[in-house]
Amino acid sequence: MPELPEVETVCRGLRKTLVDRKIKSVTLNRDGMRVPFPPALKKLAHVKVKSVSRRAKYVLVHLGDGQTLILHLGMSGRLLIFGKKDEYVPSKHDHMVLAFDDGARVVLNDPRRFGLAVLAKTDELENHAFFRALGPEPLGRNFTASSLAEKLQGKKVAIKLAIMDQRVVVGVGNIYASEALFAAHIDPRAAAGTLQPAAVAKLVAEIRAVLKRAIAAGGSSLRDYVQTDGELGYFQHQFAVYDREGQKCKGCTCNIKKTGGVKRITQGGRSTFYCPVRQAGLG
DNA sequence: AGTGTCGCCTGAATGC
DNA sequence: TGCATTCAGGCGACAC
Repeated sequence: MPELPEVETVCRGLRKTLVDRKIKSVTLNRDGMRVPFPPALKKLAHVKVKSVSRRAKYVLVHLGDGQTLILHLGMSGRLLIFGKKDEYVPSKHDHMVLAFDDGARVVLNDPRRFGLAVLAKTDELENHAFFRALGPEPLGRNFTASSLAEKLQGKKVAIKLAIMDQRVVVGVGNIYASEALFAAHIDPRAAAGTLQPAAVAKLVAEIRAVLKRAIAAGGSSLRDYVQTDGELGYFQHQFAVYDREGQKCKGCTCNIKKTGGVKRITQGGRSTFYCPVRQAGLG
């Protein structure tokens, strides 16, 4: 399940492999994913990759012809990078294969097909429907305590849902929302507008911290893999509350039999994990 | 506008 | 064993 750290890790892998390489061919194995593949994808032969960047959870491959290839991994997508020495064995759900002049390949594999691959003009990206309304990058300068407080002001929606709203801040998915709220000792059910300034500041710091730690974990696993995919790296072993219903939270000193351990609730149709002691003031 | 719910899609896990 | 059901989740669409 790619969230921002996984997408960032994938971008770094792509950058290392593809910058200044020329596309040799584009193979499409179906009509599209969440949206149809644009016919222009097939006309990218001989186009050079200028740079690779990331906005929210979108991978942006900037091309020499003034276009940008926009990729999204949805929930189950992976970008597999095969170096020139790696053998590519096609597998189920390989929807798009980019072959490069040096023999490298990039494969977009996505069983659930919630991801996408489209093209846009590079100089019009800012106004593209995907990006127009996006909030600040959580690791960027514009994501601050005061800017977040302003966005949360008057909101009745639960803080967990608010930080997953891409208009508020991008890149915080279900896993890291729970993890950041735990680290900040904030009740995920709290109305967003009721957070005190100190709590908002703490939340900003913890969102940054948990994402950075996850990127570092992904980065460390990247070194060992010729094939880069969107896996969580080793960070999944560091979860404090996510997917730990009934277990101790990280650093717990409670009597689990008394507290019941990490609680799981549903918010917006999705699982939220939190510690009833440290995040809801019980016990 | 703000808020809440649903569906897209497949595969793993679970239930009977 | 096998079939049905549930769940996972980013994000857009839709209803109120």
